[in-house]
Amino acid sequence: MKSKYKIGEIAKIYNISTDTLRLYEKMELLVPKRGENSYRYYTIFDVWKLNVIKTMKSLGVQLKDIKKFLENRSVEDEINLLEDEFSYIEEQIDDLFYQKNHIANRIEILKDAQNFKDDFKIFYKELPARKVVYIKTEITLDDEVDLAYTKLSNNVNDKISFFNRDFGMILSLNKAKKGSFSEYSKGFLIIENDMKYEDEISQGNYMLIRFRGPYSNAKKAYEILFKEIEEKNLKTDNYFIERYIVDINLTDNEDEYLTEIQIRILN
Amino acid sequence: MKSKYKIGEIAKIYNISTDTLRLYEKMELLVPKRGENSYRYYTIFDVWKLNVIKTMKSLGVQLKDIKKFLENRSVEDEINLLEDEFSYIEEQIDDLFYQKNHIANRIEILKDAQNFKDDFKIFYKELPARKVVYIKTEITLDDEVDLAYTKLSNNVNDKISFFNRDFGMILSLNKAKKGSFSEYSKGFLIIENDMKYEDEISQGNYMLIRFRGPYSNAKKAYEILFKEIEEKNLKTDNYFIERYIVDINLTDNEDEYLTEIQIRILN
DNA sequence: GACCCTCCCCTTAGGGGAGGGTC
DNA sequence: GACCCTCCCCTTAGGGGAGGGTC
Repeated sequence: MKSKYKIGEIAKIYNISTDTLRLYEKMELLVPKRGENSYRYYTIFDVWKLNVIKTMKSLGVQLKDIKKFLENRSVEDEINLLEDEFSYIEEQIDDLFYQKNHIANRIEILKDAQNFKDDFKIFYKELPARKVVYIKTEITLDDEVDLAYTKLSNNVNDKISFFNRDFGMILSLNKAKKGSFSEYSKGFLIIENDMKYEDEISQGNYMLIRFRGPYSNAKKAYEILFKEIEEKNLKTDNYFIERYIVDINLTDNEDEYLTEIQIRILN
Repeated sequence: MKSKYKIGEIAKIYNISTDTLRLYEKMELLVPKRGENSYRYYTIFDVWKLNVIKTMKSLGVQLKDIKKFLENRSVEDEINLLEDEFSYIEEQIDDLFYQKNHIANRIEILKDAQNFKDDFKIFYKELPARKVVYIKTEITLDDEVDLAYTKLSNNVNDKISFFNRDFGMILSLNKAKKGSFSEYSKGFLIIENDMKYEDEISQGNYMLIRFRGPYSNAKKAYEILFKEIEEKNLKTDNYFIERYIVDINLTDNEDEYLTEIQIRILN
């Protein structure tokens, strides 16, 4: 029987590095005996300890906490540790599911945007009610939009980020008629079902148009919309909704920007 | 409109520290303009960038990779990033479920052990077949058991750790009769359904005994078992199975050790 | 007085050498 | 020649402070 093992042997069995073992010694987590040649010799007791260390590490416990734990172990302590770990893991799982959903949504939206072809082409669509929160401050300059958005999303939920955001602005019909497209009335953020919301954007039959490229293209889009409204003599809500599907948060290439304008048809 | 924001203002809006912003500047992730007073002044463009940074960080991307990413963003890149992130999250979720199950099992076993009262009391139980892998080497000394176990579990699966292990030894009836309790024939590890296994320990009607305290108590346990076998004239398998429910891997207190001996009854 | 600046040191869990001795 | 030893420096994403200037 071998009663002592050299550092390299232990390292091989446990599939860890000799550096790691030297670190554990330095931290007084696992201090082997030394030979006359100053080699480290590990006994079976050290091996047992290493089992514990390895497992606790896999549970995400920090080395200094492992050290404390090793100093006086009992079944009681073990159960407490495992129960803490259990709730921690459950939280992590919840978090990850949340993220997973959002990423999936975001991928869908982006692929949609990528495949979009019908620039400046009007289409009609039945849209469901959408729960929103508003940006409180009156926003008058494009530059302020994003900062306001950020302020808002910090208030609502830490997890909202630009990747999963669905952010837009509301523009009064009168202002749009006057051509003042950057004079917005309200910014909003479409939110999840399970979150607190302030208002709903009405369900209904919408007229929509999408365009690629910089926001300056909005002028052309609104002209097309106004023409359609006039020609077909449509009754509409008195405000437009702009959605920034692809914007500066997503790409450096202005040509990839994708903006959508919606207005509800009443007749 | 404010076209520039001081470091403290940005920090407040984004709920990050000014140190973090200074670090981002140092790493050339986000380099604000400077005033004559050498104050950092952030523009709305910096704010947009910070949105991206914050989101990518929440996805676990490293700062240096964020920097690369920011240098040339496109919808394409974004989709790739998100898809990578998606698979990564799925892996993590699988992992966590695996761990969660094991921890739950382990807690159950430990609580059971804690509540155990019937020291040295024989009981009978129908046990199902258990899938096992064997420790290859002939083990003759207690000290070697754990090292052999470790070698084994490294071979089988990285995730097996002492917390979720169910480890035991097989002791031939003849050797036990002679009182040589530390001369084992085989070590084994009970494994999950979804893993490769070498053998099954038979399903059947078992006689069991459990005892607390150091392994030296095994002598007494075997005496009780042999007495029962003789008195009731039982036909048994020709080997005992020892399970180390609580051992040195779990507690520093030998009095908390809990060992179980099983033998299958054939008549 | 609150805010900003520039150093500078510290943290986790090792990894990667250099330079030299041991089996 | 493979293995072991002791330094020593490096990594991530900041946090905490000292000492001094600015709004």
